[in-house]
Amino acid sequence: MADDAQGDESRPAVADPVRQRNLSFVMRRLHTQGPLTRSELTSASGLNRSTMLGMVAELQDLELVIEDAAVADGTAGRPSPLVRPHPDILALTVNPDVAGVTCALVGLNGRVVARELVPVDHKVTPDEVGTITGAFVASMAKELPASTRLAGVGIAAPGLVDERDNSVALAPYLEWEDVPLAELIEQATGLPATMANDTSVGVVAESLFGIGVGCDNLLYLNGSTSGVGGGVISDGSLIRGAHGLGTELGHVLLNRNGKHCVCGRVGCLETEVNIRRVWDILGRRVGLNELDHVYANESTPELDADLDDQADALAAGIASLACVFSPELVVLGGHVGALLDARRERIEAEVKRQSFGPLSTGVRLERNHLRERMVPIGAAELAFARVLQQPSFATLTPLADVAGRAA
Amino acid sequence: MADDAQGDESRPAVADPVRQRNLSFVMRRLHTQGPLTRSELTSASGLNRSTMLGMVAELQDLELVIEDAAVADGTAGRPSPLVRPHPDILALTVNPDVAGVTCALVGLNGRVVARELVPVDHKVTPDEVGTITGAFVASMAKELPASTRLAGVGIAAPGLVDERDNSVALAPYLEWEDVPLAELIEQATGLPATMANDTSVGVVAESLFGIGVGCDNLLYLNGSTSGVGGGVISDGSLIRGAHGLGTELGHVLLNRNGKHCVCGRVGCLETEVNIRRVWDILGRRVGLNELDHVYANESTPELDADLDDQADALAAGIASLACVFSPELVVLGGHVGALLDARRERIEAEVKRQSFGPLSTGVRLERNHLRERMVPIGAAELAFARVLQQPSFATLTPLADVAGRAA
DNA sequence: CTAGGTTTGTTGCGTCGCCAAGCATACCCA
DNA sequence: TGGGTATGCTTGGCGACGCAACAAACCTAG
Repeated sequence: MADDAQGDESRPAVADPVRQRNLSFVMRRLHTQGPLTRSELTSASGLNRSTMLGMVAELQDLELVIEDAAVADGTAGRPSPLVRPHPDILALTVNPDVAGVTCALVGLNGRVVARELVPVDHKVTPDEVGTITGAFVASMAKELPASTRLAGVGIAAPGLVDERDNSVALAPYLEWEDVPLAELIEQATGLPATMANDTSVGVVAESLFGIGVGCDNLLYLNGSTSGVGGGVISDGSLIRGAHGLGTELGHVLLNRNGKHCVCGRVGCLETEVNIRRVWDILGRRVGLNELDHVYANESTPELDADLDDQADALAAGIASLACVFSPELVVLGGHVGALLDARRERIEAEVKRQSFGPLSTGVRLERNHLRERMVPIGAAELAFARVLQQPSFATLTPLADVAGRAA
Repeated sequence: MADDAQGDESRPAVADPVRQRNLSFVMRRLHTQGPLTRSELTSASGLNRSTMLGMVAELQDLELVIEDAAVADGTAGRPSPLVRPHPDILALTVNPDVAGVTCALVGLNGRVVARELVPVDHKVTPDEVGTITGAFVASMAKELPASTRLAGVGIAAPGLVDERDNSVALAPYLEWEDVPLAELIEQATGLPATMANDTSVGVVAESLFGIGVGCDNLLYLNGSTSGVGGGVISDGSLIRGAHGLGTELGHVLLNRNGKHCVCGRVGCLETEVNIRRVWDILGRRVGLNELDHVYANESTPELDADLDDQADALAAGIASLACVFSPELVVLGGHVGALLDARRERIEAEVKRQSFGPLSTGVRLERNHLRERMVPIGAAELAFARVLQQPSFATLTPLADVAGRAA
């Protein structure tokens, strides 16, 4: 965009033009907070009424928002028309995982329009992901209105994602290595595709639309069959790390003299907080949906002791991570979330005991709120980024065109 | 500034006016990169030549920069005048610590004009800090030209700093608690004072002017007599944590079954990487300046074994932190820096061995470059923030005025 | 030493985006 | 039904930037 050689300091305004900035403000606000009156947008932005008039008109022309007739709300003064994100704008999201491929269509403001998990009984291949995605789009094109337009594709992958070229660097549980999945999906759909780690997009979703709303510093830990992952929102934005490789919070150290971890190291958090150990004790695999029920109703000395151990290990991990980030809020998902509900007092007490001074004494622990909508909503964020950042230059593709191409 | 109720999304341009943004770009560029020609500024900013002409003129009127006559540099074309940050603009920095109080005057572009450590043989009190600062300013006023102007005071404190009210929440080694030091210094000098943790400002300095130049993701670990501290630059900016309390990297967990730490917890990094253990083995206190010499020249089985242990512990800590941040660069200072030079191969091998996949295999380890200039330069950044962010509204106070008031 | 090429400084003008002011409109309440 | 109030809408002005044209200062080549 700019011919700026070194991309360090905040760019001058010309590379990030004033108008786009302000249109972006309006779109973001509508996206995160839902329908707002023009008057609310005006006071939130600090801009002049007349300026907001022009901006909303421009966004209407772009078919990015719709303005409803003003409705009296009981207060004095002329009512202000309600501006809402255009309901026809959707993002396609794709999330391959060990259980299969989840595709979804997500609207602005975190609205999940459709969501479908296609189970796959083997390690899914990239080509199969493309086929499943195409079929999903085709079936959706029949159900949804012809006015539906897609902003792009957001792909969430369970593994290390290289954000420079939108490829999967390494996804051990899919047995993928250096897979240019975004490119494949782009060719199949004709839409721009962006990829990120599944947990990373999840934490973004939770911070925008879930329990993390209004919280600028939060830590997320997710327990899945494949281990413990996580992500961090610091000062309102996601920690990406050096190569956009993201974070691997499941592999922080708990014990240098501990057990061997699948990652080849020793004493990682995920070796001590592990759903497989629970399965071994129970003698059966328990899905995440049943887990709350099991933790609440089944009790054997062995299970109780193990959950106590896992709770202590989790607390130790949280306390250690709190030294590094000092979050206001720690969000727990997957089996770690279930563990929180089963052992909340123990975990809270232990985190408090192991806190470093004021850093983590006040930390709140919560389960994630979005549950199965978390990853689709987060992945959609990737696709919406263009529309939200440069509304005037967003290119939206009719769903029918995408379906036609995929067929 | 703005009447914006919720301070989330990026503000609209009016709250961050275009002109200030661009003037800020120029000032920041000159600050971090030193003198530049107007033509270089033009192409770096992407702005028009005529615009840059006007901006540099405005900054000259504000006496924030000076423009030297153009000098031919051997290339074709009309030579461009050299723009440099005004040498008369200085920041006053104050850094109380166990050894005493260090005051300094620092110019833009990381130039340390004067630096003085006043030793104090007891725990220094806030009032003493004020007195020492006043005396320093008075003596400087005699030495420096009358044209010298101060941008403000930057205070670096060894402990938890509450950035909301610029007070020291807790500084165990000074035995301070809830000390409004910035307010005290403001009253003594009449200058605006800002405070932050000493290690936090240090890592900012190192990332702007030291080994971290050009690196957006770096981790800093500093070993001092009082323990191990650290800071993180992620995506180019400092991780501040929930209440601006900063990070306590010395207290990440190495071993849940390890030794007790002074912080009341167990198995922290700083219990296993500790200069006091070296002193015990040597039978004497060794200052940081001598440490390199000692590590290079003294060798007993006991010392060698202990340094090996400390190297391994440090490597484990780095590998664990790398899972959380995936830094490109890890910078080591204080006794941890000396340890790096003494055991570089061992540490690098161990970090590599304990790396999680691609996350930390490529990580570089380096000693800090700025050494004793690190904290003053970083603290000055706090004072320069106003000048760099809103150049037109910066208020600079003649040094003589400050000295007069302090007297 | 001079002419042509190149890069940058400088000036004047046009455009874009915002704000302020004033009037119009639509609500509430008495 | 009229006053109070908040917002919509329109017009005019201003600040900041880009563009284009010309001037100035350097280099190189002959």
